[in-house]
Amino acid sequence: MNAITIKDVAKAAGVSSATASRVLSGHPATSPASRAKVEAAAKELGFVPNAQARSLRSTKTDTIALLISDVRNPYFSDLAHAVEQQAHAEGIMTFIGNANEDSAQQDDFLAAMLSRRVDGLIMVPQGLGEDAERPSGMLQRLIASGTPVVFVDRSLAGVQVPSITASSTEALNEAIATLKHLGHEKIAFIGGPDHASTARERHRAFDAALEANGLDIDESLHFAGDFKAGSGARGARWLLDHPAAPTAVVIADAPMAIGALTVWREAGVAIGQELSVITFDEVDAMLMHDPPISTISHDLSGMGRAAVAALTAVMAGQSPEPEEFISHFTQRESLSRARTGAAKMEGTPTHES
Amino acid sequence: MNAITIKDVAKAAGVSSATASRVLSGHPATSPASRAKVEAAAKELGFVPNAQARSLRSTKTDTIALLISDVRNPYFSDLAHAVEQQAHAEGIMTFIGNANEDSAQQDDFLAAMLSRRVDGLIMVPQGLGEDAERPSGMLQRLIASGTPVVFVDRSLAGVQVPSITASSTEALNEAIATLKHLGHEKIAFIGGPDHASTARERHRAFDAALEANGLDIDESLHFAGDFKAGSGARGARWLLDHPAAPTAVVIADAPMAIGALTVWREAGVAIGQELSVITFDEVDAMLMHDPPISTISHDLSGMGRAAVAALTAVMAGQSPEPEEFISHFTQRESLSRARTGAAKMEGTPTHES
DNA sequence: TTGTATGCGTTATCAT
DNA sequence: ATGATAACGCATACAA
Repeated sequence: MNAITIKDVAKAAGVSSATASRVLSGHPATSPASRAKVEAAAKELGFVPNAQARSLRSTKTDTIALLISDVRNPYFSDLAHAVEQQAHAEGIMTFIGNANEDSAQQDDFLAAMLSRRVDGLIMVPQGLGEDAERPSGMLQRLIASGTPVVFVDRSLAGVQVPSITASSTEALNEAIATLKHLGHEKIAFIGGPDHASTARERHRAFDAALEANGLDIDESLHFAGDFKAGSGARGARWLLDHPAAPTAVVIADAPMAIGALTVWREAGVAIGQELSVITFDEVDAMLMHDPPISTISHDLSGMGRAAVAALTAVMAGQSPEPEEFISHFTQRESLSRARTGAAKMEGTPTHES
Repeated sequence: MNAITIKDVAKAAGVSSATASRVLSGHPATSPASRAKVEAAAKELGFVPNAQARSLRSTKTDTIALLISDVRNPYFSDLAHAVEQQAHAEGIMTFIGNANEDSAQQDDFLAAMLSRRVDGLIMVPQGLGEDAERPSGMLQRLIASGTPVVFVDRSLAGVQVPSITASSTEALNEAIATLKHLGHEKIAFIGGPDHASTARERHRAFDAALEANGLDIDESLHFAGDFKAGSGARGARWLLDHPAAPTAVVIADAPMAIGALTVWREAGVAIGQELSVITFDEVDAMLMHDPPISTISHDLSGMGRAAVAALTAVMAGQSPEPEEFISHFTQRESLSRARTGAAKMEGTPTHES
């Protein structure tokens, strides 16, 4: 075990532990002479300061925690990467935790973080199962404890925490306008789970975009998924069986889109011809698909940077304004003109399940 | 800030801090009476033990760190998920760190971990840039310090650390045999960066499989990528321009495959007809592709579990044997009979770049 | 069973 | 500029 303490270094350097500490932690009041001796000794012995003891005394850890809801979702791993890179640039360590879309695991991580006295926390918040907007007791305590917290991607209605979120309104308006222009009127929506504020926001923005474009809102064209591939596959089958035979679909995240596109491939649906597809999250796989899928993308690295900036502001005692990023719509060949003409009135059965 | 210490709890409960400590850390020698009082007081005050101080005293943190080389690679995020779930089941917290395929960032994380006295570390090791197999000084110190370490996925030749790795030999033998059976003789390989032991292992196993199946080893059919999508795209273009016009290709990971398949789609290459494709890593996107791509997959959750098991063994003072997982080949419609006949002797130009 | 006292490794305070 | 010493929050050896 590593038993080399600052005392060992001090002894080897022939100075007091106080002087050694000052040298090693960059305190100005040190003579070049002792600085040289201490540094040499520390290097010689391979001294590594004990962060536990250090932060026990100085109540600073230079560490933040990042809690995401699903490591395996590329959306969040991109976000994690962005946060981690920005924090790294500012000399801050990031611990990444995975809530696994489970509020119990979220609480475990929060407890561990609180107990480990990280300087701050960036998290994708999660309400309790049924009561989507109510923060868990653990989360309440975390906030009450005064630990700097920033929400990213999602927010919790009643909770006063600076949040970095994304608005899909503009992008969806553009997307729906494009679809309408191509003659689509029956547009399905495969959405996320209600407990995620992003899922609700996307759903709301979708309805608003329909309305803004003079299309009817038809809740029977909405499928409630859970942001994971399996539910996307279920949504795809649901769409194929749908009596209204929608000609276009918007999918609320990439894993669901991949699940859905797999089902449609198996069913022989010609994407872009028979069915126009738009998905949230611009992942590489969407460009690999033939035809490439139109996407609504977020500025993940911007959001990551903003989250770190907001957190450092909170740590400095300020109250940063919530920030909202605008999503971006990119049209690709997965869209084409809807089949039109009189036949539509009969309800052309185009898809077989 | 959270200033509630065990003393506050003790005072509120009307006992000494020692008794409070015993109750809160589950020590047997406590009376039901004081247990009740202390627990009530702790809950009342919202007491959260300071892990820093606790582990400063007890030198145990119930925390391990997991260092992966790229959070955004689904292979590693799946692995992270597996490790994290297994550790969670054993009551151990996992901190995930991202080396970003950069040995300097790896060192930063190692230093932070060492200094923070985690109980153990599971890592995907990375040699220094040029000298792939030489561990960095930081890594050497980490190991020398006695901190329990386990390598997963990759290993470092000279370094004596228990490693959980995967063997592609069997899967590649099967894959190459299948290709040969379909008439393929010019099989290209888009490999990973030499600094990753997995990249070297896959390359070796590929060559061995060719040999075992009586095919020539032709190094000009090997393209050196870096496990990222961009290099896969470059590899795809390289293949299209290759004078030997290979009829099949094996790609060493999913991101490169996605990059490559995107280029081939743009170039109008009929996958499965003109070019047979096999890739490492069975990610959902490969099943979405039309036709679905044949894969060589690893038992990531098995490897994750094994890594945690090996680490707990090391922490218990044992020396677990290295473990090697067998990869699995799954044939899908991305393979078909090679174009045969006399025309081949002319070097049929099938691809245009 | 409980309380008192000490130490974990470091930094901050106060002298010098 | 440096050294002696207290203090951070907790767990434990020892005494009661």
